[in-house]
Order: sequence, then structure tokens, then C-alpha cells
Amino acid sequence: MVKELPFALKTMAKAYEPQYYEVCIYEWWEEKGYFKPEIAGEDATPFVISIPPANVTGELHLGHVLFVGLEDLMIRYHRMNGKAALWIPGTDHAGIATQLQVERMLRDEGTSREEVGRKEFLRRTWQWKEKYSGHIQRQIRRIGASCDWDRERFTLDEGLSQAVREAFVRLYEKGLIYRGEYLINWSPGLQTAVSDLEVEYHEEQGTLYYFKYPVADSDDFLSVATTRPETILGDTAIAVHPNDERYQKFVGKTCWVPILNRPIPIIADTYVDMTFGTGALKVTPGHDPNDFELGRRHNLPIINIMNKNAVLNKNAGPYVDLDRFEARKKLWADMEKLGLTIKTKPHLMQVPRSQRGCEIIEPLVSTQWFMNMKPLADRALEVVRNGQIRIIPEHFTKVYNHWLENIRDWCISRQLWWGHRIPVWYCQKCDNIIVAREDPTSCKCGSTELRQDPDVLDTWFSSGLWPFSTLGWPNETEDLERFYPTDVMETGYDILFFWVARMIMQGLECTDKIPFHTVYLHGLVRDEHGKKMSKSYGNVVDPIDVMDKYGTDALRFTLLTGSTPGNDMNISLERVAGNRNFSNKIWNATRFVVNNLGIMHNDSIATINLSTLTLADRWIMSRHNRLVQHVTRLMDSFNFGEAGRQTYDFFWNEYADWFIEISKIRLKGKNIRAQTTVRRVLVYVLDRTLRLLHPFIPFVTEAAWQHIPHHGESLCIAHWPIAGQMNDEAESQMNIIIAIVRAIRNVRATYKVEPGKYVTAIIVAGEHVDLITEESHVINHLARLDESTIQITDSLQEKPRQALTAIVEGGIEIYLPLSGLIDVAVERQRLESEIADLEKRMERSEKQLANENFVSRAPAHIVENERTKLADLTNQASKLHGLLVMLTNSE
RNA sequence: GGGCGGUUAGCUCAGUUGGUUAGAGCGCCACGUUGACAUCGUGGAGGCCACAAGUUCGAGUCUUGUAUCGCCCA
Repeated sequence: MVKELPFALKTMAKAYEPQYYEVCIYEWWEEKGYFKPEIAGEDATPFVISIPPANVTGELHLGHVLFVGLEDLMIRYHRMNGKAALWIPGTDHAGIATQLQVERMLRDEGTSREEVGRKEFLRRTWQWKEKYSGHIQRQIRRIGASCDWDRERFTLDEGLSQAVREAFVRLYEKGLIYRGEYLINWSPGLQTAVSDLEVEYHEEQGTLYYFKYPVADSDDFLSVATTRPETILGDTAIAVHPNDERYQKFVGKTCWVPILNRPIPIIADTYVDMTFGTGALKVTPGHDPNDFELGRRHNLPIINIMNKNAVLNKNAGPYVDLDRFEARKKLWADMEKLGLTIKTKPHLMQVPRSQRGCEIIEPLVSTQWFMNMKPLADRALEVVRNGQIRIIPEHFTKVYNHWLENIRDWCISRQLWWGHRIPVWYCQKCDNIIVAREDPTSCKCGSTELRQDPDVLDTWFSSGLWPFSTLGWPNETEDLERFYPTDVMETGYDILFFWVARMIMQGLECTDKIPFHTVYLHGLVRDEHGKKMSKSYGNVVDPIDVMDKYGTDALRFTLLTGSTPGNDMNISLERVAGNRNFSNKIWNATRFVVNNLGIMHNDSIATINLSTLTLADRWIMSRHNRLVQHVTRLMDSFNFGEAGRQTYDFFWNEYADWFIEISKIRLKGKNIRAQTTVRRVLVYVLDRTLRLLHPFIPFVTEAAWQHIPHHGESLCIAHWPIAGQMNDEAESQMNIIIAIVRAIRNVRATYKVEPGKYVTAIIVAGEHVDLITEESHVINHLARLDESTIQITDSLQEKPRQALTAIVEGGIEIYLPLSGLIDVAVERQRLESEIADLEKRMERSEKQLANENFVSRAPAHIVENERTKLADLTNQASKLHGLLVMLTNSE
């Protein structure tokens, strides 16, 4: 069933009211199937974006509006260009975030995940997901996202889970995934490992503790400094720089670990910074990443002193069962009693904290699954280096390269329950490890006692497969065949490593193809003074409120035109209000056109009789064609903001301010042919400008477009305009008319001539006399001149006395004989300042033309322009001089 | 410590490959309710494009350095 247009076309309200149009238009589009790539036909070239999946139980924020806006813009643009535009929506299970929410719910119920057990916990989480997942999708629809909802995916649904398993097994079989005991980032609060990327380093005020490390078989001791005294209990060496003369004699000797009296060696390594602390470094391979590396080089034992809940274990001797921070205090106090402490001093240090929850991350030795990134990174570097993938803005290429060149293995296991369970089974009989696509039932040893690894994979592991898993991979589906590789990956620069780089690596690994050819990175949306939005600051702007108040289009336009790729943007509500006004301007300009159409109907829109076009018509068509050319180029080069701004300027400052005003002459006149022509031009330019604006502000443009004569059923599947002929002569002639009108308005305003009053004028037009005569009705109308008394002439022997005057480009003289109004002092000042301005410019121009290098080396047309300019300036200046002399004489 | 980005009007920002008098929105001043729009119109004021040096006939734009703010990585 074809659903009819969801609003009436009979009348247009005086102001555009988004709430009457947005929801119903969206539903109509969706029901009509415009968002499906099939609308373009079987042979159409695809244009594909996979959406950065939103957190399934998340809430819409301005960042979503920005990325949805940008992607929708690209999708709509390409759809209008006849491409099979496919935008695949979806959501992410967001392992930690979602699990935390459900755990909080359980806590509120007085229970916990441990208490209810894994199976029940997962049941509850799915329930939670079902309850909230529709929410963010509804909000994304609200933004106008033209994605194909029939193809919506979720990272934990069956197909994507299969993709995850396939990828894991393949990588494992290739030896790129391994299990091992390494130092990882442990989150004691979340009770899981996290990847390097999920740790943030904050500069914080800490303390540097100086203490004595007794040297065995002597009374000597080494002074050592540390920021974390409790880790002394896990020390397995003291390291000094081999060139450090203070310590050379100690290298090879043994020290006693305070309190525990465990012997450890003193070693030499160039890693040690001689200038930091005392120059002697305690080495704790079990609790510090750098020490871990150092320990490996020197084959030092690793002592783990901490349980996974950050409470010290039996290796900590007397401090067993103490929390890490309590242990620090008590150990230090005990050392003080033994005279082993020296001093403490305040120290600014880098504290590792969890990206989520902000607790201090504990480097801990643990058995986890890792992905060997180096081979994958090399390919990912290559496809960017050889231009197969382009990153916009370009400078992020360096950031990308640097990260991949220094990549470290990725800890992919998480001690969570919500996520893709690692497809690894351990035989309880023979220690065999089974990694399989299908759940195994027995081991090769015959045992059926298999236990699956309890952990799940990092959410980003599944996200990395997104561009192809959403299309059906690993199955060879039609969609995968037709729509992969995708075209553009648009996302925030903050997840360049988390996501983009990993998608490229996993894409190349799994499909042997680049997953997309362009990466477009946007910045962060901040508040109007550049502060990051946060709940604690109270400066969070809720996009739903903004859309309720100003309309979706206004918010979209603000975000799309206020940002440049890769740069953060500050959002201001005043700007949104301004763009709400723009929507209203579009609406009202359309209303004007519609209300002045007379009996014109759709059949007559295509034909414009070129011979009946006036200067204004030729001008606006030329300006419009130029706009189409610019905007198309800007869209193709991802300069969306500039494309939007130029269209805004054209619509408001040229079409509405000038062309519509000029059109009123013919619309109100009696000449039917002229009326028909101007109506057609009005509709033609409006139609095509609405098309240019549609990807930016889809709702108001659709609502307006439906009211004007048009072919086709919806603007969202209308064709993107192709630039027609440009007419330089019409543009330069019209510029003269505009300059004259402005000059007269300026004079009128300066002398406070009653705005509604029609005044007389003498225009001395020189070589432009024919043009001015021809267009006098336009000037009269716009500048309010009395057409029965004005004079237009090519020259004038006797200049009128007692007149207000102006000179415009081309040396056209304008006299407004308003004798009663003239204030000689004001007039003289006005003329003098204009002359001064002209002379300044003449001087600059003369200087440049006097420069032989300029004349000989600059391109000919630049030099020619400069000469013409100087001649015109000189002409204007001399005329103004004449006027000034006359003014003086008339006193 | 290494790298990247910003610095342009009172505020928030544009400025595509170097080329007329560097633009916009908001704000400000003056005037205006003429049949599309007061969510508006008309006119106006306001800038040593952070600083310094260089390349060039010509620099907001390219190079180097400095200052300052911010981000990323270690």
C-alpha cells in the first residue's frame, strides 16, 4: 500500500513548525522504502556506510547527532546522485557498560551476579537490552537518519556472533591469537583485565618515598626512591645505570629486601635514568610495565604480591590480607621504625586510571588471551601508505602510523559475562585445548569433560568486524558481494585506535580487502566556550531538548556547518536559533513562491523560454549554477561545512534578499508572459536549491518541496542538480545594479530619508546608460525612486547643485536632489572619507603596478585586473573630488 | 620526553589550489510593522589574521623559530 503524503498541501502556516512535519515525514520516507539501496535499481553503483554502532542501552548525546548528521548527509547526497545508498544501522553490546548497569540493578534488588549465576545474569541482561535497545534507535530516527532499518544488526546477534567466532578461530589457527601470562592492566573494581587503550594516565600529586636498601655483607646501603612503597615486597632486583660512578662498585652484589629480608641482585641497565630520584631503581616485574620488560631482559623472577581484589597475598609476608593502600602505610611505618626510611617529598606523577570508573589500574601478572598485532599492523600501514585508504583530515595519518608502528599486543579477554564467550574449551582429562567454530562435545582423547573458557572477548573485537559482519560475513551473502568493501567510515577521532585501525586490520585479515576506502574523522562537540560536556559540570546539552525547541534541521545544520573535519566544535544555542530562523526563511520564501504561482502547475515547470529572461533571471540562474558547481565539488571533497554555508548564503542573501524582491515587480505587473517567466525561474531555482540543502536539513526542505510544482514523489530521491551555464556578463551587470541600489540606500539611511518615501534621482551612467535604463524599474523598486521624475543619462554638463551624491563602481554618478536635507558639513565629511579610502587603495594599486617584477612575473590576467581596478578607482576619486569642489563652491 | 592541532571582529567560528577592499552567525548602533518571513527588512560600526624571520612579484594561506592554549602517545 502506498502511503499518501503525511500532511496537507492546501495552505502553508505563517511560520515553519518542525514538530508538525518531522516525525510524520520520517515515517513516510521509511514506509516508502526510500532508505533502502534497492530504490536505486539493480545496476546502481553502491555507496555504503556502516554506522558506528551506538551502545545498545545508551542515551543520545550531541556526538551522535553530529555523526548521524554527517553520515546521513553523505548517504542522502549519494542517493540523490543515483547511487544505491546503503547505510547499515546497528548497536553494540558494550560489554562493560551494560554489565555494570545490570549489576547495579541486581544490587538494588539486594543480590549480585555471583549470587544469581551466569545463566540467570545473562537472561537478565538480555531482558535489559530488549527493554532499552529501542530507545537509542528511536532517537537516531528522530535525527532523520536515512538508514536501512531492515538490515539493522546487533553485535551479539547470531550472525555477528558467528563472525566473531570465525575470526577468532582463523586468527588462532594462524597463530595470531595466543594465551599467555603477562603483565596486564587489571581493574580491581570491575574485576577484569582491560586493554592498554582503556587506561588513561592522569597527572596527580603523589609522594616520592626515599629509603635505604641494605647491601649484603656490608654496612652500605643504596638509597632508592619509589612512588609505590608497597611494591618493595615484590622487588626482585635493584638496577643502576652502568655509567653511574656512584653505583658501579655495587653492581653484582646483593641487597636485602626490607622487612622480608629476601636477597635480590644489583644489576646494571641503561634503562635507568641517573637523574631521577637517587639514580637507583627498584625493580618490580610483577607490578610495573617497565620493570616487567627490564625483568625479562635480565631473567628476573616475577613475584606477584597482590590478589585480584587489590589485597596483598602471602608473598607480602606480614602484610598479607591488607589493602594496597593500607599496606603502603603500614610498611612505611615499619620501615621507619627500623631506620630504613630517608625522606618523603611531594611528586607529580602519572597515575593510571580506568577509562571507566576512574579507579586506579593495577599492573598485574595474569593469564589472558592476546592478539599478535604486528603482522596485522604492517598491512594496515601499507594500505594507508599506498593510498588505498585515505584518512580525512590528512594529518591524522601520522597519528595512525605512529600508533601502528609502535603497536603492542592486544589483550582481548575480559573477565565479564556479557559478551562473546571465547570459543576455547579445555579438556579436563588431557589438558588439550580445543578452539572451534562449533561447540565441541568431546576431546580427541575421548573425554567429554570439556570446560569452556569463562571469559568473553573485548567488545572492540566484534566491533572490528563490523563493516563486513553486518553484511553477512563469513557467509558469502549477496549483500557482502554487492556492498563490500564499504565506502566511508565516519567516526570520531577519539576512536581512531580503538576502532578504525582495528577494523582495517581485521578487515584485511578476514576478508583480504580494505573495509572502506575513506576514513572521515570528526571532532568532539563541546559547550559554547569549549568545555567538554559533563554531567558534573552541568553543561550537558540534551539534543532532544534542542530538537524539541528549534527543530532537528536547525540542530543538524548547526553541527554540520559549524564543524570542520577533525576539529572539535563548540555548540551555541544562539547559533541553533539562527538556523531555526533559516528553516523559517526557507519556509517563507517557499510560501511566497507558492502563493504567487497563480494557475501554474507541474506540467509547465520544465520549460523556460530563454528569450523572455530578464537580467535578474539570468543573474540568479548563473549564480545558482555557480553554486551547484561549488557545492558539488565541496561535497565530493568532504568539505560539507563550506558546502552548507555557501548554500545558506545563496539562499538568504541572493535568492531571498534580491531575487524574490525583484520578482515582485513582475508578479504584481500586468504582463502575463513576464509573470509566467518569473514564476518559472522562482520555482526552478527554489527547487534546485532545496535539493542542495536536503542532505543538510532534510525535513524542512521536503516539507517545502512538496508544496512547489515538482516531478517525483519525494525530495529524498530527487536528483542532485547538475550545474548549467554560467553567465559572467549577467553577473557583472547585476553587480552594478546592486551597487547602485546599495549606494542610494546608504545615502537615504545616512540622511534619514523616510524609508517609505519615493524620491527622485539623476543617474549619470556613462557607458552603462543602456543597462541602467533597461533596469531602471528594478532600481526604482529596490531603492524607492520615483519613476516619473528620475533621469538617466550618459553624461551631464551641469551637475545638479544641492543634491546628495554617490559614486559607484564604473564611475556611475548618482544625485539625489534633496535640497532641504543637505547638511554641508556631513556631506563633506562623507565625501572626504570616501576619497581618503579610495586614495589609500589607489596608492596600494599604483605601488604594485610600479613594481616591475609584479608586471613581468604575475599572470597576465592578474596584472590586467589590477590596471582596470586602478583606472576605476581613479575615475571614482576624481568624480568625488569634483563633487567636493562643487559642494564647497555652493556654500 | 615524542607527536599533532588551535591562535582571524566583542563572542563562536569559516576562509578549498598563495592573487580585488579577509567573511559569516550572534551581539552592538541607527532606521523600519510596504501583503513571504519581526524566527523579519535596510543601513552602519568593528580585524597589525598570536609574534618574529624567511620563500615569493604577491602570504591569513607555504617554510623555520618563539609564545600560548588544547589533545594524543610514552
